[in-house]
Amino acid sequence: MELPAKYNPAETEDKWYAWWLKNKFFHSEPDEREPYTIVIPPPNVTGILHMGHVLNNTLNDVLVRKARMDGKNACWVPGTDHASIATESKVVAKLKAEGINKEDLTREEFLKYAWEWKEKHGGIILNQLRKLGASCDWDRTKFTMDPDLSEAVINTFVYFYKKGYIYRGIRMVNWDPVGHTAVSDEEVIHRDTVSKFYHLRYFISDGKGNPTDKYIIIATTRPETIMADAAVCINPEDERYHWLKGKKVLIPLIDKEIPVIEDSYVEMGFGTGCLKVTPAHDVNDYEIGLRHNLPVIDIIDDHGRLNEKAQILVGEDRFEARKKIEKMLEEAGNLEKTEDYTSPVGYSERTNAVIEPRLSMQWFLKMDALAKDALESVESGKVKLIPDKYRNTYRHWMENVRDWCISRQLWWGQRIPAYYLPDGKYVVAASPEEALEEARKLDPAVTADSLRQDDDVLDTWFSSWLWPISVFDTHKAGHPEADPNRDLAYYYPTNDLVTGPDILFFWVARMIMAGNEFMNDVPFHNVYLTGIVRDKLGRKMSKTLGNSPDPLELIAKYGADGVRLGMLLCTSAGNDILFDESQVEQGRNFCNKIWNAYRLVRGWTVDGAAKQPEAAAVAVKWFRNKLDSVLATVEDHYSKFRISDALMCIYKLFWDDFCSWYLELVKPAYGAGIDAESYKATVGFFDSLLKMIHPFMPFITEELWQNMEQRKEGETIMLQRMPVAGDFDEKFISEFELACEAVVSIRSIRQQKGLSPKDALELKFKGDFPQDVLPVVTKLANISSVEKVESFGDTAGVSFMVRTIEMFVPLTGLVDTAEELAKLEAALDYQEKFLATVRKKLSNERFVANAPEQVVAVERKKEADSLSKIESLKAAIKALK
RNA sequence: GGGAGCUUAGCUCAGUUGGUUCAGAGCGUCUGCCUUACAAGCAGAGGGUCGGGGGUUCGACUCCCUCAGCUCCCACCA
Repeated sequence: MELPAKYNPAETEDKWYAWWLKNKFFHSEPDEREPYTIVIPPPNVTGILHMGHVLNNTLNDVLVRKARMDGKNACWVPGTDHASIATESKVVAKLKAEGINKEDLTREEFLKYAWEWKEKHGGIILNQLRKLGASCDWDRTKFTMDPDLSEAVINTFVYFYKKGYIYRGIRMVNWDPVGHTAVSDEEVIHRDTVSKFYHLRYFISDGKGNPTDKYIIIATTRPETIMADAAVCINPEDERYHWLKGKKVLIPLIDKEIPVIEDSYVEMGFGTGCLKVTPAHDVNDYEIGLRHNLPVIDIIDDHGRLNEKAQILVGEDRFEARKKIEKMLEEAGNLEKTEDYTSPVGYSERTNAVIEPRLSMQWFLKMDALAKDALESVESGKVKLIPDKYRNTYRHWMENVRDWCISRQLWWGQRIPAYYLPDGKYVVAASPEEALEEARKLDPAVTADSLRQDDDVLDTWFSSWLWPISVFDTHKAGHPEADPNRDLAYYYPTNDLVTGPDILFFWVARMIMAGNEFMNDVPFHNVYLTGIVRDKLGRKMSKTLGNSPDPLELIAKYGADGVRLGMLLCTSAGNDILFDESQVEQGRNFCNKIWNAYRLVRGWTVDGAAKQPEAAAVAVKWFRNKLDSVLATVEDHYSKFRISDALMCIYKLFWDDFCSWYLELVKPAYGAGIDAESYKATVGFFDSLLKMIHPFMPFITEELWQNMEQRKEGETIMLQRMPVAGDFDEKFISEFELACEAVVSIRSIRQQKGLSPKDALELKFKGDFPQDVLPVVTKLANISSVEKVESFGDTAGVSFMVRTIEMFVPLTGLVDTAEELAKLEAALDYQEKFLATVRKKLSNERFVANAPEQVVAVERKKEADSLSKIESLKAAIKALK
């Protein structure tokens, strides 16, 4: 069957993926082999594939396929994350579009909708990963809200509660008024934001609640919160305001009297030196309030609107209220001035809403002990971060970590297993039954009906931090004393984790904590932190910019192998990836190159009688050595997670070495058959190359490998052993490359002189050109005769140097003597200057005395080579003249 | 405000302990080719005073200082 000139990925990819699945090649069960384990960073269950996933999962797949071919029992566990806040807000939005308000639903009704949404959209992303070629063990697919995984989360909560690590309390938390929930410190992104600094006049009270004509000026960015002011604060050292001590001032508009207090927290140099203290709506003010026993007046509700305690502007959104109150203050004569001001403002990572600092009752997990161990795991090298620079960031975070707010005012997620008695006391237990039992110890009158479970759910990361454990054994999390089951004992700790640096703390650090706590061992040994995929202008990919290509469209256009290659070509750990479609084009082109090389070899007919030509024999010997050399280099790159370097080595080996040099050398003359020996070697090389390429481009390699010969039933390239580097002869490789350099020089002369490659040339040389590689030159440079000579005589021609060997191509009628002379003289000039610098170095006594022997020897060799070149050049110039 | 990192060819990046012709790779560019696997290709060529300045050293892309620009992380100055 004739193969088309262009590779068509669409036809082959689905076919092979289905076949791999059917044969369960991705499935792993514990056995006597060494395991190699990766757990997927679980994408949001209702998410769709974006370029970041492509990068991440391609890298994962390369690692896992490589390990599989190295003979390890490779297991890549896939799954999805319930992503409480992200999913819940999507469901809320969808319901709203249908005219349904979440507030009007019961918890059960809402969850029914949420599960419907999950069933409909969940798993889309996993199907998309299949298109990419991801070799996940789909039989092990997990979801963070699977019943058993949820159970593990609940048990973990109970475990830490009993250990005294989990507590409940009123704290200032980061409130997301759009998501209607508290979020953790890590979910708040601070961005410099331009706002206004309002300078407000607070009039001094006459003591009876009436304004005097004296006032002070207070600078604030949040005038809408003045109604919640509990005091005005000055620095006790600030002489400008000593007269204020003990006085009271009136809040503008509502004329409420509040005291002037003193606290060294206030910076005299900042603003006006007067601070309005609003304990309910600012973390620092809350602290001051505690110190001075100030009342907490909360005037903002869950939605970020002013409530009735504000007295004015009730029901207005905080930002609307800000605009309106500015006008009101101005009209009332309380606005001194406004000025532009840039300050960091916290935004919710999920909803992008401006975070409102708010007091509320939340659950927290103590972090100090957990963080200490997790820091040690990285500092000791048990967990390696790649690239290493993240160690600093990690340390800094671990040393400054605050307690983790783990409760969320949401419904989608694992509900907190705390149960309240009618009197407000509570118990923590894994099930309502156990809770009732516990509760009865406190109050025997309690019934199942009077026991009320906490309404909040747990932070998503409180389930995903168990991922490397719970995907194998859901019992172990929360029960560190239990024996691990067979799978967990075999696969844990996993080997490598590939993920983005943005979730180093959210997820990676916390997995290390959970691993240490429940397994007494780290969850993985290497964390490869990818960069963030950006467009080629360096901008983040976003829907609004429209610069985020749809991976599936790319796959449809270029093939999954092409997309994978395009992504990997520009990937170095820790650096952001500037993605451009042209890279995918390069990937597709490489597929095509492989395809066509295969077409060439497949089209050959073996001539059993043919003797192996010298050039072919040299080529086979060279490529055997070259292959081993590159294999060694590639292995080294893999060991350092230099995936794109490994790929580039293989890319060049295939394209440049194999196609451009090797195949051209063994290629038989048109119409002739190839000798059996060269053919066998070539097919063997092709086989090795396909295996080397397979982790990067699984589809085309399987296609060609299957096509190469009749395979046994169920035989696949993905389970073949990766070739292992053997010894190689560096000297011979170098000699072969010398021949290649000669070929390039002669081709260049041809181009300059406008000679066709079809016209054979003669070649003469002086010196020691290795004889065994001469056939390379004669075949690829189309040389009719080679002659070693003492002198080139006086025939017209072009002379050139290949390393230290002088070569000459006789050319009658085509040589411009003056031009050649000029070239030679320029070369001579360069060489003489080069010699001068080398000699200057060598004549420096301190260099000769201090530099290592080898370095000096190299300089002497340079000197000798240079001298010989100069001599040759001079001779050539003389001959021309 | 604190910390980390980056700056090498037109673009994206390698350059591992200072010393092999170490100034590299891929892509792009230019020139010539539809050469019997591949124009999604073949062959050849050009291109950088390694961000600026200073220092250490026999020797600096590499180590130190400084300046400039960029990026990221952390952070409660209203």
